[in-house]
Amino acid sequence: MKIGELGKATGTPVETIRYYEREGLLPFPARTAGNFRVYGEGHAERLSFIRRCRSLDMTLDEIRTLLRFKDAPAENCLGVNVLLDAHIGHVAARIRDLRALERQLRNLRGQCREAREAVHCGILNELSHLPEKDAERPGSPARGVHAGVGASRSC
Amino acid sequence: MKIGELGKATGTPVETIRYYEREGLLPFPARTAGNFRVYGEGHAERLSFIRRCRSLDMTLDEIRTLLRFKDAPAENCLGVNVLLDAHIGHVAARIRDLRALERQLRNLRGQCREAREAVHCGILNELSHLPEKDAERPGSPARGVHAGVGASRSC
DNA sequence: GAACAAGCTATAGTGACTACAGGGTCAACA
DNA sequence: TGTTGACCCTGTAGTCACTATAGCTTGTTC
Repeated sequence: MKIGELGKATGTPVETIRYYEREGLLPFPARTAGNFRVYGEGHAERLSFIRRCRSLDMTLDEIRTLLRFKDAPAENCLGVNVLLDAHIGHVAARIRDLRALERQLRNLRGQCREAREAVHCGILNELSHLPEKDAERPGSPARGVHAGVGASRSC
Repeated sequence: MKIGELGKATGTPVETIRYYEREGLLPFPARTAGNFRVYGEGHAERLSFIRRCRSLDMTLDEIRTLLRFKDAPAENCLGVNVLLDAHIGHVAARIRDLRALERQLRNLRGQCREAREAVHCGILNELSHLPEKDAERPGSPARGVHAGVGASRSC
């Protein structure tokens, strides 16, 4: 199967498949005479595993670790449990952070009930004059699901 | 005040201050004869505003919008309210996504109660063989607080 | 005058892709 | 046989909000 078929079979853009290959998550496939990649069932299964882990928001590094366990079936799987527990902890912490953030934002939103001149807007004034107090310092913003709040945006 | 003092006064690394200047969030400051940046109270206030917004996890683009309102005090502030409502909506949606993710992860974790050979690990098996079903497709992972789950990590 | 802190510019790296540019391969059809 | 068009290839740059480094200059203190 060629890369486009593999992409369709697993719901993965072809650029992403090539990216996983570069990152060492997928083994180098065979090539046709014309230099096209050729994949088998093993590749499809491995890619599905990766995508399933990504849908659970694991990092590529975490997935690399899980793949090592998959590639060593006789080994003890304790590390898998440990990794997953840590991942769950990160997600839970992130939810707590975001809930605190939501409370702060709703409180701020309450400062301006109706539209008026910007100079009298309760929101802008609060953002201008209140101390940052217990808000987490943006100098070291916690990022990503694993830790905090700030992150890259696509929207 | 020089850049280091401004950084201390606002809890901002100096590289970040220079970055905000490049991004057009902070106006170009005056310079000493030796080419050092010199800041006044206005700069400190503006930077504090920016940092407060960042601690509420707004993007630099959102902050740019708010700064435009601050710079036009006579304008109607409706746009501020709209922006904040949208931001709150993004955060709330992200919390919902993460809670669903946490449920999925805890369910997965339940598949392997004790450590054993990786080949019999319920977690690895579930990740290998179950359909991705209703999990959000990683082909278009929602990123950042504003939308979803995947994000850059610093940990 | 020498040491040292703090400043300067420019550039590259982070994570996990995504989006080109500029080409090559291959099957189908006129 | 020629050509269209879908697909494939490599390589590079862009995303976001910083962060870190290299290699230099300025300013203060001893």
